[in-house]
Amino acid sequence: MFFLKELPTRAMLNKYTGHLSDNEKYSIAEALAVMRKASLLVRGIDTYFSANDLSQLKFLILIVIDREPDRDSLYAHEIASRLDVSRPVLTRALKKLIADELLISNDDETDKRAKRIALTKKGATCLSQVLPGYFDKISSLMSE
Amino acid sequence: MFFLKELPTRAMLNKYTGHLSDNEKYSIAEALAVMRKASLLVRGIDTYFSANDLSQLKFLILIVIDREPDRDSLYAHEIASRLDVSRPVLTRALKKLIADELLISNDDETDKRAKRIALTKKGATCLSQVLPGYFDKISSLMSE
DNA sequence: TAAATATAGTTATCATGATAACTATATTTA
DNA sequence: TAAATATAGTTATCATGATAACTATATTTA
Repeated sequence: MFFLKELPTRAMLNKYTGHLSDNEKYSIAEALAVMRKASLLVRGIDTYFSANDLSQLKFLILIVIDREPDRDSLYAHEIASRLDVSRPVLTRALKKLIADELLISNDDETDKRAKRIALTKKGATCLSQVLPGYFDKISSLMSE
Repeated sequence: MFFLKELPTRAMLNKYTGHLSDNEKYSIAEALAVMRKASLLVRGIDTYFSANDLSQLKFLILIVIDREPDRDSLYAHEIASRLDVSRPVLTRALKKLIADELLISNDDETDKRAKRIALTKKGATCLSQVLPGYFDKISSLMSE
């Protein structure tokens, strides 16, 4: 992520960005602040999840299946299209979630390549247990 | 980072955060947006750096040394204290930068444990070559 | 309809983040 | 001042991100 603890001052930034417009300077300062803030958020959230034997990615996989209207399973490639991670990373995360029995994978009848991924009862329970704490955690990280 | 392409709608969020105040809901929506934005920024920036045989971390190490007033070297632990990464990660990044001859490491006379890390001429040149593109890149990512 | 191309998913491998446990030296305390 | 503690940095190992190259199946095109 973005690891600089102390963001450059306005003066420092000016030294490096003399060639840019005020608008661009402003948006760069904002970008640095956004990256720094997000880094701290992501860290805090990952700490929360790892205490629950999850990760942000695993959680997002569960959420994406859960929030899909009118269906209770998604194809792996549909999950992939909703999340911005590479396919191998998704394959690995799904494997772990299946091994942990939070998800179940079923072959599709019409397309033999595809896999239907669904929440198990345990997965749904896990998600609902972890959700309130997730939002509380974010909320408390934001108010720091 | 944060990989959800489509952030939850207000309604969706409401479904999951019934127990929270409007203020908290708002800050959660903001947190998700910040994490998503930062993820895209960091990706774009990393792409820029890897085309230049650098990384965001390596770049920040160079910057932190360069921007230090009145000194042209920092101890490794001083770099560590300015950047929010673990020590082993810093050790490894410094090793690579030294191998690439962008940094030089000198033993300290009074404290035999410590290492003084300085930019080489090549390192200073590299930094000044890469800096304008860095800010241009951020600026263009921000306006997307 | 056979050959070419596209799609679904996996395996192998690498890069870069982390923690735990370590060596060596410096500093503090009993 | 010897023993205990703190500090500087490294090594070993793991987790999780990426890309390249792959198998198997489905779809399109010549």
